[in-house]
Amino acid sequence: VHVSVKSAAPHAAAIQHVALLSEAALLARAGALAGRRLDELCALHGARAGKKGRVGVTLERALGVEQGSARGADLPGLGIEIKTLPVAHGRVLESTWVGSATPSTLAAETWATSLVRSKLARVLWLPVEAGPIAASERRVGTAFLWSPDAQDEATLRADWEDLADLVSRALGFAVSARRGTALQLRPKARDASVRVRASSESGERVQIAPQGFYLRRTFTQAIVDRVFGGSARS
Amino acid sequence: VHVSVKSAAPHAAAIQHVALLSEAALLARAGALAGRRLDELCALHGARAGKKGRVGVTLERALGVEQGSARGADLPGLGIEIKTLPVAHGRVLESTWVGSATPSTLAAETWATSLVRSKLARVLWLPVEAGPIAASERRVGTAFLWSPDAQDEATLRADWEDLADLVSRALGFAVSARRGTALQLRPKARDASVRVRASSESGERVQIAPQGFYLRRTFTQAIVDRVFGGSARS
DNA sequence: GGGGATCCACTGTTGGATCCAG
DNA sequence: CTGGATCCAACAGTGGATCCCC
Repeated sequence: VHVSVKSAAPHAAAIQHVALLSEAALLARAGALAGRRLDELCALHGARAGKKGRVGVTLERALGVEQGSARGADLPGLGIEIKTLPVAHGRVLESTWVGSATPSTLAAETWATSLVRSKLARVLWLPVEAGPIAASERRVGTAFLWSPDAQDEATLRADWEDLADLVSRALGFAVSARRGTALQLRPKARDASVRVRASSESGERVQIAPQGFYLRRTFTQAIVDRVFGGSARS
Repeated sequence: VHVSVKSAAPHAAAIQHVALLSEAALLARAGALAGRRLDELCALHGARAGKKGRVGVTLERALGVEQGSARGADLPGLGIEIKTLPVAHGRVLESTWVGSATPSTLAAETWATSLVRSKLARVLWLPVEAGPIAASERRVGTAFLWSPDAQDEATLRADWEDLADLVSRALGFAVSARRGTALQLRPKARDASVRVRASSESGERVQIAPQGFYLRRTFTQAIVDRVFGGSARS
């Protein structure tokens, strides 16, 4: 056999992919990123700097996770979702993307079978410095694994059932981001003019603006506060 | 009002789009291309040279047709499909792409409502020099409008009904390009490893190699022979 | 000679998020 | 301070066909 050169990406030799890794090993790897700057990690793993979502992609690469392969959790064998969390002085600055909300998909789901539930069942949170700091200089914080407790789960479920019901009936256009305690519905597209085709309850084809589920800032803030005891932490 | 600079593509000022054009006017435009070389047309209309499908795209631009907008015919208002035909000394060299053949779509179609029928109902054929000539030096031939006669239609229908039946039952994988008199089924993908998801008759999800409908070379050869009386013509 | 494989550009969708006006 | 808007890259799909080995 011979080894093809094109598949030997710079980082591939250094990082073993984690599909078969244990939860503890993943957490250990994530812990090793604490204190590192994003530009260091870009350089180490051949990732490009960029705006917005590049941070998440860079950290996934740094953990050795293959991109874009799986539907559902980032780590198919493990059921763990990886999420960055922009934090400044212990304060979460932004809401967190969970997944898209399309009528046809939601009409076929229940909370128990939902993508939102399976994604949030176990999350590796990766705090990252945010705010007025230049993107390249931002440092990674202390990663932690989280699962919703009974109360979290009840809140998420209630929000999801309410929102999913409306979206599945193609009524999402009428829902503002004010709805929902922990989970909210927000636009998700290149710009406000984007429309996708969907079918309403009655089977008519309609054009809708794509929406997605987000976790409210206050919800993830509470998670951080519980883990770090409210102490300032970047 | 003001005019945005970015929408003023080089060719836009010179070529009026043909959505509202009559059939006669379209044919006149196409006739004006006869004898022109592809590199001339690329230069005139800001099209890039390239391989395979670039010829078709270039000629559509030269006719003022918007790309990729419509499902069905190239000219929504007119119901005319534009096809190039690679010809050398009166001989058609290649089969002609018609459209993709996917189980879900075909299961919902009859011959009367099929995309294949509507695309072939009226075609503007654009003969283009082919063979050992360098792509840039190839010249456009004499365009002509065509519709299937009763015999053509019967043959196409019989082939389509046979092939569409098999494909709609997710049995296309077992069909070779040898099947069909005028219409045949061939692979259509970046390479032989590509698979798409589909549902079989019984509702199971299966992975299939994408296939498409093609007109056999002999079928288009017969069309050319009828139009040009068998005389050599490029 | 033709059946199976492949090529290219463009566009739409998805998964990753942050930006910013009011 | 947050709801609505937007940013980016990668990937899949589509529409246009020709390449090339058996």
